[in-house]
Amino acid sequence: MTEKLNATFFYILEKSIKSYRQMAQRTISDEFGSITVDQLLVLQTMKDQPELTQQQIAVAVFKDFASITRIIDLLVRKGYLKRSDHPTDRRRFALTLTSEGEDLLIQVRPRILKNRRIALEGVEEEEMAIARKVLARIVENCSK
Amino acid sequence: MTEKLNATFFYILEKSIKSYRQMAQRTISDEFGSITVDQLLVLQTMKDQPELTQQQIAVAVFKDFASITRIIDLLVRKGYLKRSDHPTDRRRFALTLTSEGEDLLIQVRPRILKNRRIALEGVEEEEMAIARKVLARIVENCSK
DNA sequence: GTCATAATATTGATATATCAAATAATGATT
DNA sequence: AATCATTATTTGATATATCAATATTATGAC
Repeated sequence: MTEKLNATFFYILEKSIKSYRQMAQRTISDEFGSITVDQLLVLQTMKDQPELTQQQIAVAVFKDFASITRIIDLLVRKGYLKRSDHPTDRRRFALTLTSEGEDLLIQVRPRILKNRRIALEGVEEEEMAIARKVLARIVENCSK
Repeated sequence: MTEKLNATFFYILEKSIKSYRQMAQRTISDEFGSITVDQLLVLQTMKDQPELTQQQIAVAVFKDFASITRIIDLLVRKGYLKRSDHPTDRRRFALTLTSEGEDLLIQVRPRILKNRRIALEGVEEEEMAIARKVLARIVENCSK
């Protein structure tokens, strides 16, 4: 019977993250049009830690190197990021947010905070702490 | 500060499901070669509930209709599923597992159970129950 | 300083996610 | 029976995930 409990646990885990992502994307699209949550996540990370390499960004947002390359391409094409030569390492680019990128993040932020509050409404702090602990343990167990 | 806790919660939620999926896919690929976890999930669902329409399968495994179409295509191409005419509804196909498909599921099952045990090692039943409750609440909150 | 190796990023191929549009068949209405 | 709305599925377009291969630059051993 533990097996069944385990199965339903991973089912609800998948379902919860997908539900959240769908809700988040829907509300963002409604307010801001053609931008994805992943693109915003990468943009925010580049603003917060401008010194990171693309590979470090990938690790930070838990994405693949190749995905980061493509997401950055889209952000440049959309005018939220600017590529220029890197001063000391010619393998890299210097990537800086444009003023449009900065503005976008400022405007989107309240929506993101709201989405998290909506998703966690009615969840007690202690429950959340336990859930966090369980999830962290899963990460640990799966990374060995 | 609640904001920060919320942010890290969704971070660890993303990270845990990705860690689990990566571990699961890696072990499956090592043992069984070119088959994805998603393909196995759909195949198992069709075995367990053969009467379901593709749309009902999509709901059951929490995937898009279009994804189900493409996953089924791959399963047919790989010889695990057989398409034939549906007896009463010509919009649909009758989809049945081949003996290769049946065999595959039987062989894969222990590995799937093992993966779940690995991922949940050291997690107490009560903690898991609370985590499940939190995740279910998130699903509820995001589906309104 | 040269060379092997490592680091950084890109590209290609395939699978999946999502939305919208298209096809085709069914069921209900008149 | 012809029409119309609904249902079931597929297809197209774009974004992301993953793995493998490639290109370019940097660095360390010698």
